[in-house]
Amino acid sequence: MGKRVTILDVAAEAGVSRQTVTRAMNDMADISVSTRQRVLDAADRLGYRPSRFARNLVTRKKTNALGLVVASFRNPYYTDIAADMLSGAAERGWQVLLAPAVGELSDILERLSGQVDVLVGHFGGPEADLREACRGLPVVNLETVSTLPGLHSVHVGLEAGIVEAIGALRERGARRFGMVDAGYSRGTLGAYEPTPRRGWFERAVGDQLTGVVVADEDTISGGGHAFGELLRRHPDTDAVLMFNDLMALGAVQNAHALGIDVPGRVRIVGVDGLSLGEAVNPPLTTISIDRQGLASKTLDIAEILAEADFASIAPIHRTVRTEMLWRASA
Amino acid sequence: MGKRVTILDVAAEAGVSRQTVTRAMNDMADISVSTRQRVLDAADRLGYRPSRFARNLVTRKKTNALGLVVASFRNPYYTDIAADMLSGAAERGWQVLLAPAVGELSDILERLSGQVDVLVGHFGGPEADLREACRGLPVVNLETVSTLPGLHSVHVGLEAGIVEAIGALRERGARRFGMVDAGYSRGTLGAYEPTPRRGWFERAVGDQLTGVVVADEDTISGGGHAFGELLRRHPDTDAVLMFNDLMALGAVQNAHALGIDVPGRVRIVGVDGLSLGEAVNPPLTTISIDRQGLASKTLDIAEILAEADFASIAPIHRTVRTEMLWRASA
DNA sequence: CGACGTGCCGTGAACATTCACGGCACCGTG
DNA sequence: CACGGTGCCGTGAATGTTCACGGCACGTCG
Repeated sequence: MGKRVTILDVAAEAGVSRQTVTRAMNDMADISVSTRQRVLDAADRLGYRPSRFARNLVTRKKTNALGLVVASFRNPYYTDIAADMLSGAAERGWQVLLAPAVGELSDILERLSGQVDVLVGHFGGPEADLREACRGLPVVNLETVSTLPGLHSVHVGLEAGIVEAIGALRERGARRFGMVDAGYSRGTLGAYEPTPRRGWFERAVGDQLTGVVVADEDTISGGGHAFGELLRRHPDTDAVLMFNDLMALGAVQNAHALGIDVPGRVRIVGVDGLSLGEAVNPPLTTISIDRQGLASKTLDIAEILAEADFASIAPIHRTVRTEMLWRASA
Repeated sequence: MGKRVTILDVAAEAGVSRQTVTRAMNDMADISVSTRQRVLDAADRLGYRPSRFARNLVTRKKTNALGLVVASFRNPYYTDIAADMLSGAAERGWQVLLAPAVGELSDILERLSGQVDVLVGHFGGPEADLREACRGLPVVNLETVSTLPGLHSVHVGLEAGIVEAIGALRERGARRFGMVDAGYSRGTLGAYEPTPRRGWFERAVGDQLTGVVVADEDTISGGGHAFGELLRRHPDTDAVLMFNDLMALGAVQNAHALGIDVPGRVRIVGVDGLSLGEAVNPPLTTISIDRQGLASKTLDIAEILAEADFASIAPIHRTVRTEMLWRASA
C-alpha cells in the first residue's frame, strides 16, 4: 500500500498522455487552457507530486548539494557559520543538507553520503577514519589542516591572533597569563587532550604562565566555573585567555559575581568574535574569527570540487585571518 | 566537459558489467575479492560517485526530506528549534534541507519545493501567498494557526502563559505593567502591526497598563533601548514583559547600566526560555516555550503527511504548552 | 558419467520523469 | 484542391541506478 501516484495515474485520470501532464504541471506551452485545468484538477484530486528524484535525474540541473555537519547548535559561533554558509550557498545555487553532530561519525556520514556532493564540517576525529567513512566523497575540513588526499580544509590562523593578543596585552601591562581550555574528548571518554590553541598560548606567553584550567563544559557556566577556579589557584593572574567567547561570557559574569574588577584586576579575552559579547558588562574583548570568510572560502572550495574531475585534484587549503576586537574586558 | 562518469564507465574501465560494479560499491555478495578491488580501484581512478537521484529513484526507500525555513540564525530560539528538529529528524530517518529566510518567500520555496516532501517554518506572510507558492506541497506553519487546506500548524499556547505570568506578577505585588513589543514588518516596510502577544498582554493587564514601546530591532540592544525608553516614558512601571528573551537580556543589561534594581523596582519577564537567560545578572525569568515539543509535534505531523494520501487530509493542528521559568528577574 | 549445487558474473526490466520529435486536425491562402 | 502553417497532443528515447533472474564454469557426489 502507499503506492506512489505517478504521472501516468494522473494522465489516465485526466484522459491525456504523460507529456500533457508535464506541460500542465510545468506551465509549458502547447496546451489548451481547458486541458491544463483538467489535468491540474486530476493531479490535485490524486495528490500527485512529481518525484524529485526522477525529475532531477533527467533534468540534471547540476543542483549541487552540500552536506554540513554542525558541531553544536548551542554555540552561536557554529550557528553563525551555518547561517553564512546557508546564505552563501543560496546565492550560488547550492542546496544545503544539515546534520547535527550527534551519534557516530559513520552514522552521520551514512545518512548524508548518498545525498550530497561535498561534505563540510568540523570533523575532529582521526583523518583516516574520516577518509574511510566517505570514500569518494570530497570533504572540506573546517579548522583542521588535513593531509590525506580528498580531504581539503579551511584553516583559521588563530596562532598569529593569539601571539598578537598576548603582545598587545603585554603592552597594556599584563604580566601573569592564565588560560581556560576546553575539554577535548577525542576518542576515549573524558580523556583530556590539550587543544592546539593551548599550545599556541603557552608558547606565546612563555614563562609568564600562571596556569591552565580545563573546563568541564564548553558552555557559559562551564567557562565561569573554570575561570573562578583559575583565579582561586593562581590569584596573581592578571590576564586570561578563554577558549571561546561563550566561556568568556561566563568568565565575565563570574568575575562580576566574585567582585573581581575587569579589566582592572584581570583582563579577559575570548575567541570567536561573537556579537553576544557586546551584551555583557564589560563588553568582551575577543580574537575575532572571520566566520563569513570561512563560509565563503569553504564554498569556493566546494565549487572547485564540483567542477573538477575529482580524480586528479590535490588537497586545497585556505586560511582565514583573525582580528582583534578590542571592547572593554581587556 | 563536465561529463558525468556513470556506472558504465567504471564497468568498462574495470572490464566487468554494471551489476558487478554495483556489487563492489555496495559491499554485496557474489563477487570475488580480487574483482571487487579492481572495480574499487577503477571507481577511485575515475572519481565515480553514484548519482543519488538515480539511486533513490530505484530503491525508493522513502527517504523523506523535510524543508526547514529558519526565521533567524541570530536568535537562539530559532536555532534551538532547528537543533531539535534536526536531531528528531535524524532519529526518524528524515533528511532535513535548510534554507535561511532571506529574500522573497517565493524564491525560497522555489529552491526547496523540488527537493522536499514537507515544508516547515515560521511563515509570517499571508496564507494565500504561501498556499499558492507551493501548490501540492504540504506545509506545517509554526506558531501561526492556518485555516486553508494543506496548511497545517503547530501553535504555541502563549496566551495562557501570559495570563499566568501576569497573575503571578500581581501576586508578587506588581500593579503597573508595561511591554516592549517587536516591530512586525509584515508586508510594507516599516509598517508596524501589533503582534498577537501584545494583544494578549493588553487584555491580561487590563487597566493596569502603563505603556507599550515598539523596539526598532529584534535584538539584545534593540530590547535594551526600548526598555530604557519605556521606563523613561512611564517611570511608574513595575513589571515589564519583553517580546522575547533576547530582547529581555538587553533589558536586564540596560537596567543594570541605568542603575535600576531588578526585580526590586522593576520586574522583567521574557518569552522563550533560553538557557542564555541564566548567564545574566539577575538570571532572567521567562515564559518558556517547549521547543523540543514543538519540533517533535512538527515531525509527527510531517510523518502523518508523508504516509497519507495527501488528497483527503484535513488540516492538522497541534499545540505546545508554555511553562513559567522563575529565575530572579521577576 | 550424469545430476546437482555453488561461486561468480552478465542481461532485461523497472523506477518516474523530461526531451525531442512526429502526427493529426484545422484553418487560411493561392 | 494542394500546400503550408499552427495549435494541440502523443510516442520513443534517455537519464543512472538497482532488482530479478538467468547463465556459465567448476567442483562434488551418487
